[in-house]
Amino acid sequence: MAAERVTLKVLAEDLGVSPATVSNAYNRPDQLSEALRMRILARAAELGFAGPDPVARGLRRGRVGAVGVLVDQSISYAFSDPVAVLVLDGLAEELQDDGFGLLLHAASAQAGAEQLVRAAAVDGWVMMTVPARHPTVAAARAAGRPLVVLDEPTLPGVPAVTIDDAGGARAAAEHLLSLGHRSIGVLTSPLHADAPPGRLDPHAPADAPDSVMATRLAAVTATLRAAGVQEQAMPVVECSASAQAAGREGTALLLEGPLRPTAVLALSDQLALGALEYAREHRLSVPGALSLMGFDDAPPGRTSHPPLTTVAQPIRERGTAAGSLMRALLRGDPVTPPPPYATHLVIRGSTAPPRQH
Amino acid sequence: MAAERVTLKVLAEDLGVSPATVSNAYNRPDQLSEALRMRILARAAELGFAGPDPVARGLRRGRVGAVGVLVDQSISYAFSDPVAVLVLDGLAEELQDDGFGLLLHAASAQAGAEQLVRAAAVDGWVMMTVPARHPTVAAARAAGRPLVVLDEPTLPGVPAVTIDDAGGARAAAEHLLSLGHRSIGVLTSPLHADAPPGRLDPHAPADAPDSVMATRLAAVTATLRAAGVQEQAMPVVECSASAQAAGREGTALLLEGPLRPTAVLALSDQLALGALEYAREHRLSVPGALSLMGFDDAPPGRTSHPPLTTVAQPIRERGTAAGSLMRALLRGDPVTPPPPYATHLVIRGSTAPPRQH
DNA sequence: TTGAAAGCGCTACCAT
DNA sequence: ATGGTAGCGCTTTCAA
Repeated sequence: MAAERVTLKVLAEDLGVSPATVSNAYNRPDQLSEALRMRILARAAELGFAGPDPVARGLRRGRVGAVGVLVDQSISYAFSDPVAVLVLDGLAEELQDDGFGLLLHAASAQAGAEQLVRAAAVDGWVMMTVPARHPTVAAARAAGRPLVVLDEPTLPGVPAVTIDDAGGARAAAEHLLSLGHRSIGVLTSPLHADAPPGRLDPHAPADAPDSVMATRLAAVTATLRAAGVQEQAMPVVECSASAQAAGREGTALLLEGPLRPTAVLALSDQLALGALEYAREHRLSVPGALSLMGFDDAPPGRTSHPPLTTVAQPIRERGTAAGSLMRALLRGDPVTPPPPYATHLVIRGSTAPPRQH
Repeated sequence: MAAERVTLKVLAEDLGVSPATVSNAYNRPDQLSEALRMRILARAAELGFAGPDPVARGLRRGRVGAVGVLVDQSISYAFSDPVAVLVLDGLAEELQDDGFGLLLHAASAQAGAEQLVRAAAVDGWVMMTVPARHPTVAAARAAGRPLVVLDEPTLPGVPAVTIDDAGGARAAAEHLLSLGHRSIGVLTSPLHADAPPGRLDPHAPADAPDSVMATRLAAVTATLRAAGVQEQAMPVVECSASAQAAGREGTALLLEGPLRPTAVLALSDQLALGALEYAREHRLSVPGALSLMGFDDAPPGRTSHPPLTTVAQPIRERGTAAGSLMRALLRGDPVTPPPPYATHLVIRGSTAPPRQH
């Protein structure tokens, strides 16, 4: 005969006390005598009872102690991005104080991703830069639980932790202009599902015009255009991913074209690092022969050679901000969505005036 | 009056059918007519019922659809390591086929980490390179649920997915010896809690002698010693973390000592990349002036300049292996722990014979 | 300080 | 094809 599973009730019977008392031994120590509590805990250890079952407790309390995190694409895709890792770290830290863990799910292209979201036992959802139309977004909303967004998507009534992407992008473009650059290549991560990487038609609308990258791109092109830069002197390449390798390939497309830009403005540091790699491979001195700008101020750009000039945003802090919004929501407190975080230009070693001919 | 929360039972009453039938509409479509099922689903959508509550279902079924993952230190520490990211990706992929998500918890130094583990609603635990004596390990074991280990700790009766660390380390040392190196610096990640980074006393025992790093180190030193390399010609530096920056600092300690090694053997690619950074900063040509070896064959080492000579292990595959062990355990199938995965030397551009004087 | 009892929301057995 | 119902394991109010 299989040994009976040890539950709180079994333990209570064994000890001849009520289940309520055992429960109190774990949850409200002040509700029973220290002696009895000790006796209960000791017997629990003997019988191998590890404490109240978290799921049953979750059902009863209406809280399981987990916050779902919806990341873009796949776990590895999300975590190959130093920015995402840092944001997540801040989020985890903030939530673990209240005893919440993070349950990861990817908004992947696979069918059924939304079922996983629907069936996940969580107390709330945080979406990190997920495309607005991905089916998991609807699934997470339908759960009827607290929701917090990081970056994207923009959802009515859902607090979002964002930054001033347009302002930052403008500052980046202005920095290059002020150095004297008039021919500037732009590197962006994917704006269109299934689009092959390559030169972007300046008039093709993005899939999601309010996405982070589309916003940055629009601000950059508008700024350059306002300064009199011609369309053909501001080629835009849509890279295949938001990753260093993709940035390297994109840079090739940018620099091996007819009109060679004197600067590359990458819409993320990852992409800029890829451009830096390209430059190193082709013995292009940075910033001598080519200026490079990033965006985000992610850690790898601070120790590259040269270190990246970039637009800084508070990364980890945004994670903690999302966490504290979620905590408030979970508590039932009213929340006011925070204003977009400010960004600021960080001038390091990867930009300089263009070389004179 | 607050609107009554829509549960399966409420929906059933509204429709005049039994809760069982509504449940079947979601879980066993073949148990009711298509027409009725459609009617139920339609009404559910109208009332905003997003499907059976995952927690209640979890209690009833004895399964919540989440596997806990215990990572070392902190979320960001774990995910700054490309190897961990890839392993996790494999794990997630394998598990999501069965509808499981990953619930992340860190074996952090903070008090209470074990409480979080104890209270986590999961169906099993995967520990990734967690120090054997960390309290969360005991907590996860006490949960009485399926357990799978990646790398460490070694626990009796618990299947572990490991690699042949000793064999790989030996191969690395032999490669350098065969090139003619006789003065080889070794870089390891922390072996002792709270030890300041620095030169390692060759006779100080590691905190955990069976840990991955201690095993690699022992194999390296034994191999070098067997080849007649003197103790002082094989300095070992214990870096402050398993990260690139720590590798850079460790390399400084190694090369700025009295006897300058002609090669650096790093026990992880991350550390080797840090050494490479040091070399670049100090204009030491690699492999001309200094040979560098890594371990793991993580992606960043494949695209560095020069690309790293390293010891390859199947990374993502180990994640899927751990996932499939967990699936089997969850199903109640018997599992046989897999033998350690083989490693193999990958010679790329960072090693060469020492320069002649 | 302790206990009795209701019920969180659901599923799976067993009936009809 | 549909329904009744017990009970998963726990917490919490209320009473003693």
